Amino acid sequence: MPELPEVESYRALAERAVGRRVTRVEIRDPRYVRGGVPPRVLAAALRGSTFTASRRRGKLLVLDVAGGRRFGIRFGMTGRLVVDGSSGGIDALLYSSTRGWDGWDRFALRFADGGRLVVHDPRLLGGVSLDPDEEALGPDALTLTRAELAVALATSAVAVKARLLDQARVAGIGNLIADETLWRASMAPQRRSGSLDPAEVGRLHRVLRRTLRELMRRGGSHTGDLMPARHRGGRCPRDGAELRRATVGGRTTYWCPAHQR
DNA sequence: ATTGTGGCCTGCCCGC
DNA sequence: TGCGGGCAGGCCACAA
Repeated sequence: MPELPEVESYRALAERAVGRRVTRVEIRDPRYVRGGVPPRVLAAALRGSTFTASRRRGKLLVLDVAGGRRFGIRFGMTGRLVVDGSSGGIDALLYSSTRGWDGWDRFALRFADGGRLVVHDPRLLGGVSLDPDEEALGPDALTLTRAELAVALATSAVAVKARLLDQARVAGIGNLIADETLWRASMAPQRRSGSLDPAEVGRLHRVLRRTLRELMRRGGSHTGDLMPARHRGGRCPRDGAELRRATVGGRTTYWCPAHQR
């Protein structure tokens, strides 16, 4: 499912849209337009305009529009970006049907040169928006400094995993990467966020950065070492202990009781 | 303000 | 064979 690595791939893919003029806006499902802006307002803002840049903050993809407006795309869990027929190397998302039925194309832009940008999303968990509130997101996980992580985790009794998933504190971490990172960092997901000492924050920061880069290199958030064992009865790939399963931070969580403390 | 919960949405897989 | 229920999880509205 699209977490930071997938959205970064989509950002690179969306570079292909930069500099091209939009001639048509196809809103296949009005529910896909988020943020309270009427679909026709979004369409009017994009029609005839040209994109000037492709950016990413956390899991939010932003296309800057000449004139100052911004076009946002969130992929939810099953969203895919297709530009000129290419998915940019992301072929099959977990939990997303690999069949590309046209009915799941929720939103599309047609360019003056005939090309198209399509957002394909079977489950409608993503969405597009005009002028998304980027400031509501915390610092991006990929460039997060140790000091920023310390701030994000400090003074809270909430589970450290919940804090990592809170996009307002740190942007870009989803359920799979949170579990993978905590597993690699030998840290129990339900540890109180504010209880981490400076050395633990440093360790978590180092492991998070390394994990993100490694998953990007491997091809996505589902390529982690914990992933194959992340099911009922699964065993820790490191020490063979049976993994625990519980809800932490509102998400299904797997962790190793033997080495995560 | 902070934190937790339910709902959205569909496909898949399990057990009966 | 068909069907119901549980589950997957990003994000938002809403409640406490």
